[in-house]
Amino acid sequence: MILKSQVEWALHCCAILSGLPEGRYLSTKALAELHGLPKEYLSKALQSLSQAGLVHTTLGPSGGYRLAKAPNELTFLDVVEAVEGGGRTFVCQNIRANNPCRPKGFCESGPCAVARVMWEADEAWRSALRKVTFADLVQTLEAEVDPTIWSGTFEWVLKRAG
Amino acid sequence: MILKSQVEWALHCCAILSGLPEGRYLSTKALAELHGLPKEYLSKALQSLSQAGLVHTTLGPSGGYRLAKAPNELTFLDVVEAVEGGGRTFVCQNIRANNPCRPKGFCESGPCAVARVMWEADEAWRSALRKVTFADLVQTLEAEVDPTIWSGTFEWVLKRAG
DNA sequence: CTAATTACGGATACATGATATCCCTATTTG
DNA sequence: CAAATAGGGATATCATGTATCCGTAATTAG
Repeated sequence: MILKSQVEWALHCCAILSGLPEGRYLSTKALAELHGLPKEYLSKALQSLSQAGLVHTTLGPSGGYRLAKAPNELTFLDVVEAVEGGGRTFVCQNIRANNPCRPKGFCESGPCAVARVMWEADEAWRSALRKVTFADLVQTLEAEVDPTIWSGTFEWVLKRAG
Repeated sequence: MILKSQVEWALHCCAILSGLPEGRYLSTKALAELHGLPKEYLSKALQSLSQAGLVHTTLGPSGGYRLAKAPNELTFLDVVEAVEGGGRTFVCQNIRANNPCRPKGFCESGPCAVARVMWEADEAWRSALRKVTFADLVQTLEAEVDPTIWSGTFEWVLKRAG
């Protein structure tokens, strides 16, 4: 059970977009080049963000993406679910219903106890991701990324942002 | 990102084995029939449990599986990791290293901040699964499963347990 | 107005992993 | 000895993730 690599891509792209000045846009091409990713395929991940309403887009030259909310309003969970989907990691096939000891047509009162435990774990996972915003991430990065690379990257981005 | 169905199977099988009297064994055939599952394929899941040391096996007629530990020592996490593997759901490809603004041969000081957040969420998930034992599960089931079905199932199982 | 650039979506191909089945072997029980 | 069992290898099938290509509509720069 491994998350799509698109999740990683989307997270890093949102980190970059979080540092973008108000009203400016960064293209798929720039984001792909910055992260060394296939442009066409990265585009799919960004489209997922767009469909989820997490980013805003414009067309034409100087077009691209910007965040739709402030970085402190955007959580890791938002991005992960936009790309990966909001479904649960544990799918209950209700195999208890196959128990030959059951009377025919017996109907369960509620969800299976096994599934409930698994779903609680899922919720713990989601809860952890919901607690971290991109404002938090930027703060962390600013503190630990080499200052030269940090400012160099920003320069690189701004040169390409429409 | 969805867990294998084998995880669900293994969890339900361990639930049954948790109710098995000391020293008795239940075969793949019985477990498959009880849950309406393909015997040969379920066998693979049970083999994973065996390789992880969670269950003990014997061969021959009246052979099969029993838990290797007491139910209150066996956690959901044990079973999930035995079947699904203990790896992380988020794999860091370290795409930050592709940043063209980096000096050549630059070496990161530590793991990526994005990955650390994702790994913390993974740990929250694991932690939630580690907190629940099969003694807990049996207690829940005993309280909420229809008493007729509950005892009927036990009878069914004991009739087949070697 | 024209040409270039962009997001977006559809179609397709490929690789990988999950699902499932079959068969053979060694071991144990009756 | 005969039957039943776990275990493991080989194989087939299907779903999904990964990746590329192309066409369309919209927007901007010149």
